[in-house]
Amino acid sequence: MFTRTHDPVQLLQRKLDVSDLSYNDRDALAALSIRVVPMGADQDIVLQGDQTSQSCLLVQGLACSWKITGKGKRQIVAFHLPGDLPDLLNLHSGVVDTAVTTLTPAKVGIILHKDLRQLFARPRLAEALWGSLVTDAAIAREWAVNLGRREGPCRTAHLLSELMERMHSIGAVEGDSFELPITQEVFGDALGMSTVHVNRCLKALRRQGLISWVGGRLFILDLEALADFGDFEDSYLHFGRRSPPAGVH
Amino acid sequence: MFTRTHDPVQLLQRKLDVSDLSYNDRDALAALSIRVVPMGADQDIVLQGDQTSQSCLLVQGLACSWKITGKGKRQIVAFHLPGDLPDLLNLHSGVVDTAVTTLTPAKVGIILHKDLRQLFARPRLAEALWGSLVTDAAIAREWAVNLGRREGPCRTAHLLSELMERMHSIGAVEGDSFELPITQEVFGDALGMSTVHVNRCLKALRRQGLISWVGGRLFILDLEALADFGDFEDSYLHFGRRSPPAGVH
DNA sequence: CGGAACTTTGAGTCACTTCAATCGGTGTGG
DNA sequence: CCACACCGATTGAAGTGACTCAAAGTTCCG
Repeated sequence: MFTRTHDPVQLLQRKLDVSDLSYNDRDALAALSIRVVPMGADQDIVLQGDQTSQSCLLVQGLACSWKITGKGKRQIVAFHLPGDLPDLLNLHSGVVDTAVTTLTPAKVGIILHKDLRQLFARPRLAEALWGSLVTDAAIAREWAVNLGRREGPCRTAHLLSELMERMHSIGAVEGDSFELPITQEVFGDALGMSTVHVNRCLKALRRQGLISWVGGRLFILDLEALADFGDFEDSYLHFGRRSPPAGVH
Repeated sequence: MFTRTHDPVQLLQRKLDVSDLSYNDRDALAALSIRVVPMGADQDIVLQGDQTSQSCLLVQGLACSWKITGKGKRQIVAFHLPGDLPDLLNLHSGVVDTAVTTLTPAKVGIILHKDLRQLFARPRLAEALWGSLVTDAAIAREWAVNLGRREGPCRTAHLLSELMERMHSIGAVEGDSFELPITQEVFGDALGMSTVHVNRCLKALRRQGLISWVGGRLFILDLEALADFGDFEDSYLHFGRRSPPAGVH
């Protein structure tokens, strides 16, 4: 697995690595102008309705995409990990329809849309960016399945499994645990559940010896059992794409 | 508004029309080899896990994308209308992670991935395809919000409003109604609700004089009240992009 | 040490599900 | 033309999952 890095260019290369970038492609990434900005926790990167001419690369920390209903209920529709491009969707119209907010102190790389568009001239990079968007969409769909058709405890286990898998893929897992310094309220907004119910679902997972979540760190005590209980199956994350030769199935 | 057509090329041009395609771009679309296949209702176009080297354009009829949980519950994650490209996501990896099935008798245009990839050489078309994917992703996210944070009646009204808006945009609305020949069971799979509950939610909307759904045709009796009740706000559909000058509302 | 934020638990209520029965339309074979 | 079967819509009733409200316990941090 990868070592962790906070170098934006390296993160981008990993994100977009379709395994056969040319040197020129890599140079184009390296030449990209990325301004890294440190942010505190709970800071808005973009808000719904904003007009924007730049997108961001999450370099360090956690963030989320969310929308709010007319009745003031928040639904988080995606968690973002270091290396993610949370608002690639805004590249098209420049109008933000999903807000992005940090969940922890973070470092965010700012890339101008006009610079990003340059990359599309390179077929390999265009394909990689396309793939990134496809994965985002696939995650959103699985998220919908989770919200619509799995009940509390199972839904919770599913989301934790997804996070474990994605954390693993960026080398953020140490042993059987990773940092997850978010509140149960935030987690509830992602699961479409009340804080109280989240608490009870986590308790159930704890009692079954699947997880332990203390001090902002999540311990996966039985990965297979958790995935099983959460009805989690990782193919939608498209990690098979990342390293084709190894060949998943 | 558009007149209705069953010509695949015209449908594609509308879908991808970013308002300033060049003649060459249009020619490229027109030259695309599209094999139109008639299908019955409830026929699978692609199934989860399939390996595929083609994508489809829905020419006529309705279709949906869906996934199934380990416990056998189905969640529909998108409805597809004529002119949509339901499995554009498969273009990247060729592995299907969301099944696509017809809901009514339909005509489906088959386009080989290798032909589709040619279009990416044309910046305007590449951008248009990107935009199509972005809209799909935005719909999936709003779908997640609907499932996670709106309760039955409101959620139902929201989905009906979305369908009305999208039907309108393809010219499929006549007066205040459009064809919607699907069962309440199917609708429940989209809303993440049981058939019984769907029935009661629809009853509530009917009682409030918002809709009437008879003979496979949905009548929107009070569009504004329905959108209001369903907390529907159409910006996520990105129609602003489609026809900037004319302006729908 | 004190306060704020977060977690945990209990109790009552509401939304939604499941099970089961009925109703209505439609198509088919006699 | 009628009897029957089938499918989907509708309704009732009982059970369960999840929410809200409320209070107590815990951790974190200045």
